[in-house]
Amino acid sequence: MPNADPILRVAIPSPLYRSFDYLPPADRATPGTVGARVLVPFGRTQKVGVVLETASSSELPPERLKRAVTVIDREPLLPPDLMRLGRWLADYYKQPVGEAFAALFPTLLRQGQAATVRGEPMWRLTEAGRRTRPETIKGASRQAQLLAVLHQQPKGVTQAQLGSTHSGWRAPLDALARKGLAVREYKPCLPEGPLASPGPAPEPTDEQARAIGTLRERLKGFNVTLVEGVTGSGKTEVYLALMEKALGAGRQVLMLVPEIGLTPQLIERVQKRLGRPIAVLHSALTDRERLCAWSAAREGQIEIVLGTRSAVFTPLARPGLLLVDEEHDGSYKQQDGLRYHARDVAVLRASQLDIPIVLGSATPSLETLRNVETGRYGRVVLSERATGASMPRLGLLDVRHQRLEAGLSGPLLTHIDDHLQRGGQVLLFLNRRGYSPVLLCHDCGGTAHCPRCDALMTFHRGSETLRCHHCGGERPLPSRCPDCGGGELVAVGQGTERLEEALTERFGVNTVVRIDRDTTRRKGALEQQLDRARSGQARILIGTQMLAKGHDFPGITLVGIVDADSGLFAVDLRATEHLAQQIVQVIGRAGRAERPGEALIQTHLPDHPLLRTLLNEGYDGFARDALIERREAGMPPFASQALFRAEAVKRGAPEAFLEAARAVLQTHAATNVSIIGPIPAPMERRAGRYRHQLILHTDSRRELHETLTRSVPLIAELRESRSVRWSLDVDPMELY
DNA sequence: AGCACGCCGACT
DNA sequence: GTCGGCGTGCTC
Repeated sequence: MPNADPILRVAIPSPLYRSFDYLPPADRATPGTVGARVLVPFGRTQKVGVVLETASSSELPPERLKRAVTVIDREPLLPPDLMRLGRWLADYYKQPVGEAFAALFPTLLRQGQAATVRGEPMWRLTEAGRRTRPETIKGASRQAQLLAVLHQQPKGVTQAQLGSTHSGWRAPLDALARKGLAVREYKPCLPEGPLASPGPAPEPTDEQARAIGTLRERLKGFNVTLVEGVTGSGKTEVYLALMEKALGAGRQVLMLVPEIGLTPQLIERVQKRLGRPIAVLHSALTDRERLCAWSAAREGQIEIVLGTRSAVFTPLARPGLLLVDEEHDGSYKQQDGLRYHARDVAVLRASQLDIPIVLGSATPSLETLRNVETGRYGRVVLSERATGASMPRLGLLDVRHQRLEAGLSGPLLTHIDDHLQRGGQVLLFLNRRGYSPVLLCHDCGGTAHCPRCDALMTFHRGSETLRCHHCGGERPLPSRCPDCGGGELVAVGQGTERLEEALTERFGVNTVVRIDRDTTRRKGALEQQLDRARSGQARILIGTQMLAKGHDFPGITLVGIVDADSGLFAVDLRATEHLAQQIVQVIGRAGRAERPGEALIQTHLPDHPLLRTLLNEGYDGFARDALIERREAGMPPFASQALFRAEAVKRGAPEAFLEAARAVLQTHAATNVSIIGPIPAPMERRAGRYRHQLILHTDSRRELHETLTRSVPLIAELRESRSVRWSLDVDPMELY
């Protein structure tokens, strides 16, 4: 007679590359079902896992199977599409299946809490309670005390807050509730129900109307469309028109934006225009709020989800449309744990859901452009600015033989003068914060090295410190050279701080605003600085990449790229792509209003092909050339790569591990996979750890995956892996 | 990853 | 004499 108990095959978060079999819990009422979470004994602890499948038998002898403690979800928590997605993630990124599934959940669900759209339990006063003065409650001092607490918090106090400061609050509050003075309710954690009717749509330009028309026709079944639109061309308006249509058909929309792009302005615009509540998923949410939004989207209670990278895993009851804004943005790539790329996951999800997906960018990634080239993706172009403003005039400033003042050439300073005099604002882009990247002893030539990294420390003048931008290390500025005692320390090279100093000296204190991580660290500081820029109070804006995207400064007529050269020398494959994107994005800040803009790039290499192409043919020309180059060099997107990284405090350990990994890979490698390394990371020592890497390279994605599928579980079990921290990155974005 | 077991140095 | 260092073995 077959055993009546079905076996639960469970994905458990652990670095082990397999699932685990359990018997259903003793409680027959909840046998467990695919997609439900279960609490199971695991080693000496308990873990929350997801039921992958039910089976009639296990490879393990029955006596070794343990019983699950409880089934947490009566019904599947993960819909079938997310079950498929979890398996795909594990398989594609070669991560343990339990880790892949854990990534699908917000923290509280990972910890085993119930899936609910209810917010935190909290207490507040009733109308009667508000009229009752605490001192009128006689003979119940605790009740009086808590009444006073609630009086001070008219919006209510969460139980968590009470628990930390007023232990034993339960009984007195229950008593107050019985008297009708206080009431327990759930803190609202979703945006309030239907807003006012949808706002008016601005009249689209002809180009926008054509784009919307094309895209609306594609709003059926799976397809991918790139919306390639120059800065200011009104991509967002196109998105909104599409969202409107999908919502009108009763479907939900999921929109991904880069971290920096999730601004209050965008949220407000979406909300006003579509007239419906949206769930916004960003890093500042509490765990509870995340859970709430996740559950509401799963139940179909909310129709628009707007979020950063991890929002791609939000379950949708009635999926209709996915959007990925600024699809080229690096923040879509998770750089630890499950190293997924949210854009790629989004495309996969759309295909699994059989719904359309739109990727938007002014500077699309070469991967996406390649997919357009092969016809896998459709493409819609917005080449005109919706405001009617023209794109800025672009020029190179040859700085060879020029005297530079804090890195600024005479001609650039003259242009700054001109634009200021004509009432324009100026943006200077320098992607290097601090005063100078090098502090040099004039007597012995010594420089300040970070003790924990293979890197020089950056001189920060304002705080009188030397800081390492790689590990965050900091030390006070020495007054004399620690090596030779020399008293003359020279700041070599420019950072934004020095640029600010030079410009302040020339144009006056209130004219200049610097926006980088150092000036915006304080809460609210970024908004304050941006206000100074937008209001026109500051006429010259200095900034790092923080300033390059997302923010609008209508008054800017001149953009100066202070230093394009450092990006031209970088070793990384994608460095030039990033430089081109960065330049184009920064340039897009100029001339958004009626006034024509101008953008000037300072360089010592005015004949560099990248700069010439960018100048003459724009980003499209650059991308076309870059794709030709990549094809000839056999590099991505014409090849597939995977990267093993290893690091350890002990020198030699990472290399030894990767050598062992290489041996495993070699015995299992498919024919067309080449293995490069182990080689030291470009910066071998960082934050006190030595780092090596091993690269797999091939034309055949399929063979890469076969090789990895066979090898990775074995590599994870190598003895050498114990003495290092290692990770595998499939489709790495950068080699570091 | 956790967690426990197990065998060698500086401390109340 | 013990507390605790991290090597190594295991997780249905």
